[in-house]
Order: sequence, then structure tokens, then C-alpha cells
Amino acid sequence: MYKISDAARRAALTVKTVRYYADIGLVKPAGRSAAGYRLYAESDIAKLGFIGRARRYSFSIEQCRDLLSLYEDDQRPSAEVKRITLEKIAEIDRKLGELQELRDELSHLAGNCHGDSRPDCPIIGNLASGLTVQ
Amino acid sequence: MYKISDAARRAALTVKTVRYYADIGLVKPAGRSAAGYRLYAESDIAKLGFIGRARRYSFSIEQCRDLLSLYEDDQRPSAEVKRITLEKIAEIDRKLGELQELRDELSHLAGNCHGDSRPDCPIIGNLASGLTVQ
DNA sequence: TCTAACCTTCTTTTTACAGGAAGGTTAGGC
DNA sequence: GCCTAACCTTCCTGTAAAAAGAAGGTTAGA
Repeated sequence: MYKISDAARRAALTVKTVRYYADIGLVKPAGRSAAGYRLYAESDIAKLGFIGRARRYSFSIEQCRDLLSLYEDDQRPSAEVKRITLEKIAEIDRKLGELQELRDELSHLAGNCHGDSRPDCPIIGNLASGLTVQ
Repeated sequence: MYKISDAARRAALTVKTVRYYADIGLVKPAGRSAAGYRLYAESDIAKLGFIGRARRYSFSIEQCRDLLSLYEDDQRPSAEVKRITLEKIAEIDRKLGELQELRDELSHLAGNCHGDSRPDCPIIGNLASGLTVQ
């Protein structure tokens, strides 16, 4: 059984985060010491690591909760997991498209900005008017 | 002079957002009616639109505040604006890279998941072990 | 005059923690 | 056996950028 800082280190999370997950009932410690310290079992560490990776994959806490219940269920239907994952991929694709568009616009604007002290900066002009710089 | 809902509509923002911007002192209405209604001048609408576009360009409120002060200053040095913009582009590039990586990993995992009721789902397996599926 | 559609301020909620205060516990060194 | 540093606890506040809602005042049109 591991104390919270060991559990956090082994799961590559912060102590604050692990405590938070316990508070919201996402991963509760297997037990408590006589002094009230949270004690984590090996399987808890695995769950924390699981959550950590899913979070890094930008799954929300609620999605992590769903995934965790599937993970804990030996009879888990992989169709559900796949569905959530495909949904997440679609979401990432949307975000990629938006970001790419934004990047293009900004770099176009920056390319037309002299970068000196003249007051006619197309970045400002564009933001003010909503027009695209030619 | 426009009431808040007209101002919001013309700037393509919500009433809540416009009120919020007034509260934090980002764009204060030119005046108030006898009844206390916020009244926005044409120039306020321009500023709100400016902020709206900058926000959609993922500038933070604080960056918007900086940009706005540059926008309001006729003697604005465009070098500063260009610097902020280039910084923002670099940030977007980092985010694009991360998202692309994430997308590849997830789509790889989903591609190896049968999506039926068999319990051996590689997505779950990967999240549980932290290993990459071959 | 009535009513729908406005408007006001104030408070709470959201997400996923981080930071800090006040105080108890433990491990190692002397 | 004591000291101190490094743990641990709970509780409270703060973050970004609004959204949502409550309670109540205003206005425009029929």
C-alpha cells in the first residue's frame, strides 16, 4: 500500500490531482492508515495511471469515469469504448481544422505587418474591421 | 446609441458576454439611459467586434486588453502587435503538433478495436498498460 | 392597460485542479 | 527521548470566461 505521494509519483500525477480524484469519487484509496493517510493499492495505481493517460488524450473527467467503469468491467463491451474513442477523434479533427484556419489567418496577417513603428498595422486593421487583408 | 442586445448582435457576441466585458472594464458602455440601461456608441461596437474576433483567434482576454490599448492608441507600435501575433502562431503550431500526435494514436487504437462484445479491446488495454499497440 | 420582451444586479455553476493555511504524523539523526 | 524536516490531513479560496438563473424594474406595441 502506497501513501499519496508515492501513488502520485508512480501514476505520474500530482498529489493534488490524486486527492481531487479521491474527493470526486473517481479513484478512491483502498484504505486509510491509523492516522487517516490515504493508502493506495497496486490496482489503484493502475487506475490512476489509466486516468492520467486518458486525460492526456484529452478525455474529460466524465468520459474517464465512463472508460474506467468499462475498464473495471470484465464483460466490457468494446463497441462502447470504440464509440467514445471515435467521437473523440472527430472532436480532435474539428479542433485541428479550426486551429489550422486560425494559424493561416494569423500568419497571413503577420506577413503583411511591417513590424516597425508605422501605425498602419494590418493585424490591428483586420481585427478592427473584420475584413481580410489582401 | 445601442442597447445591450443590439450591441451584442452587431458585434456577434452574447448579451452575457458584453455585460461581462463591461464588468471587467474591457469595453465599458459610452453611457447609461435614465433607467440604467447600458448604451453603446458606434465606436464601442467596433471595439466589441475587435475583441470578438481576437477571442476567436484564441487571444486571451488579457491579450485582448493589450491589443485593444494598442488599437486605441494612434501611435501604436506595430512591432509589438506583430510580436504578440508571432508568439500566438508559435503556440498554435505547438498545439497543432500535439493534437495531431494524439489523433494518430487514438485512430491507431480505434483501428485495432473490433468494436464488438469481445473483452479484448486494445484501447482499454493501451490505457491500462500505457503501452502502444503493435 | 396589459403583456411580452426587454433590462438591471447579484449569486451560483462550470472544469480540473492549484495554492495556501492550520495543524497532526512520521522518519531519521543526535 | 527529542528535534526537525518532510510528510499528511481538511478546509477555503482562486483560476478563465463566461453561462444560467433569480428577483425585480422598464419599455414598446396592441
